[in-house]
Amino acid sequence: MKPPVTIQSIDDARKRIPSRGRNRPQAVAETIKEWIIEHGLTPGDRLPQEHQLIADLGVSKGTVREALKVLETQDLVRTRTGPGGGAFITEVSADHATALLANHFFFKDISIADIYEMRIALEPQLVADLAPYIADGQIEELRARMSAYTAPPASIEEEKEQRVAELEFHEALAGFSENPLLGFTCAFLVRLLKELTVCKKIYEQPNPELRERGVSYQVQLIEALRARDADTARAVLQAHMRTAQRIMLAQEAQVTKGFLSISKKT
Amino acid sequence: MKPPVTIQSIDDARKRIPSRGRNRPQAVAETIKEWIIEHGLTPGDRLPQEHQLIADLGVSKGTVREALKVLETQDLVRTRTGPGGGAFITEVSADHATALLANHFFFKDISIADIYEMRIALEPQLVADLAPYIADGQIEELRARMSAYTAPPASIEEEKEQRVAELEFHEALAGFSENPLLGFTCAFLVRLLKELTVCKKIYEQPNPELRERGVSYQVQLIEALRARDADTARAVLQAHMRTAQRIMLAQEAQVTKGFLSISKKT
DNA sequence: AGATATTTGTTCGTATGTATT
DNA sequence: TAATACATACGAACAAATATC
Repeated sequence: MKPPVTIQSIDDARKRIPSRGRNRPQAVAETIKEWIIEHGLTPGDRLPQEHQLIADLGVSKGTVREALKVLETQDLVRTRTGPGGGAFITEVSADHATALLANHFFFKDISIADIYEMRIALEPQLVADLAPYIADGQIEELRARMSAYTAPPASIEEEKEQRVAELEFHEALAGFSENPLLGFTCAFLVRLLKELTVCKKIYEQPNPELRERGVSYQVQLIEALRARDADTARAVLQAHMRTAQRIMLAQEAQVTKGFLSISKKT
Repeated sequence: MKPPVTIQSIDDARKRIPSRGRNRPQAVAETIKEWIIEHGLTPGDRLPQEHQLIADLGVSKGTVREALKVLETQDLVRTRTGPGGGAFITEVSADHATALLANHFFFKDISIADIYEMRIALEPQLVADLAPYIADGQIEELRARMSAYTAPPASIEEEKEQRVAELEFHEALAGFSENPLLGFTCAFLVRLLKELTVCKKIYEQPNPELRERGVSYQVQLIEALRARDADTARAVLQAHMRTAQRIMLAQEAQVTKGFLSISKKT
């Protein structure tokens, strides 16, 4: 285990912390963050202990705790109790980043059209990139996921489960991308489709066409990936997304029409 | 001003908070968040006061403060002192969401190729959407921004300033989008280009070709937007992005070659 | 402009929970 | 099991900010 970091150039840092005013914890958090960067700390490294931070930064325990809570909320550190415990640098997980980003879009009302415009622009590109280097094991995983919804659903519950499974097919696809930005964005779009209330309502309605066409396209996609054929993969995904967009928009219109009377928007 | 929220069903909430164990502040934060959603609080609404939260939730002041700090870090609330003060719901700003998202990509090394792959897929679509309804005032803003780099730079400093101004042209463009997802993503990509260290090094080198071609494309874009011509706007942006990608990748190769010896990656 | 009341922000002492040895 | 080292939680007192009169 690496030794705890010894903090240098404390005086410079202390000057940046307001003497008694507002937002002291945030300022302390920023200071600690700068140290992390300056010292090139990487995930797994430990920060100085609480009492040491208190002494070095010249702030109280409560303030240090709030500052660490700020960093913890950003998923930059995690703390452990006990001997050898303390705050440890962590790599910000995609899940955490997704949750924080979703907050931003909570009050803006995202439409299904918005999401599909993005998917149409990105997912064909994603699979085209993937085709040349995708591993056989990854293709196998896609096949396995697909098998969860090749048979028609027997109930409303199964209907919903299949929709989610279909979305997770695309989430897995996104996870295979070598472009972190592209992969994250596509996965985020799928997560929005999984969680938006409008979508949840749609998933409660039977929709044989979407399922059948979806399966058909995905069979073609797997075929194209197996053949390492980027152009075909791209074309298949483009058609897939366009079809899904058309059907989802039609269903959105139906659902919102049925619920107009109890719309919460004033 | 709306009256402060009175908290109901406290007992249910209290049960979810661990009695003495770890992560009490997070649990309290989650509880408050659920209240916000359950009561349909919107930006501007006030949360109960600190002392009331302490009483209602049965936790200490420090714990409540840490919980509020968690929400504050997520940009969900902001607090004010004084009479009538307290914690107020806020709309999570794009800036804040951007900063939190950037944390996730900090340890993953994003390449210029990754960014431009996304820009090529998204920005042409963005301007095509924009063309039919963009306001004359917005076109005027673009023109004004462009004027900051129509003349060749006289120094390295001016070189960098012009690069940033050019990127902010695209940031403004993204801000005009009616698709929040598309707008946010494009703006985020531009912000990455502004802040990545590799890019900063590139901007220190003179690059007349990128500037001249950029201005030329942007003149064409403004022309197309003025004519409300979506197809031309899309085509121009596509060419613009492809050219920029080619030049940036070439410069990236040069810069990294020059700095290979002091690369920090082990 | 100044005094006052209200509410958050900061500190410190103390006690408790938890994991390592 | 006991001792130790660390974070976690609580409460009281005080400081700072701001709205109102």
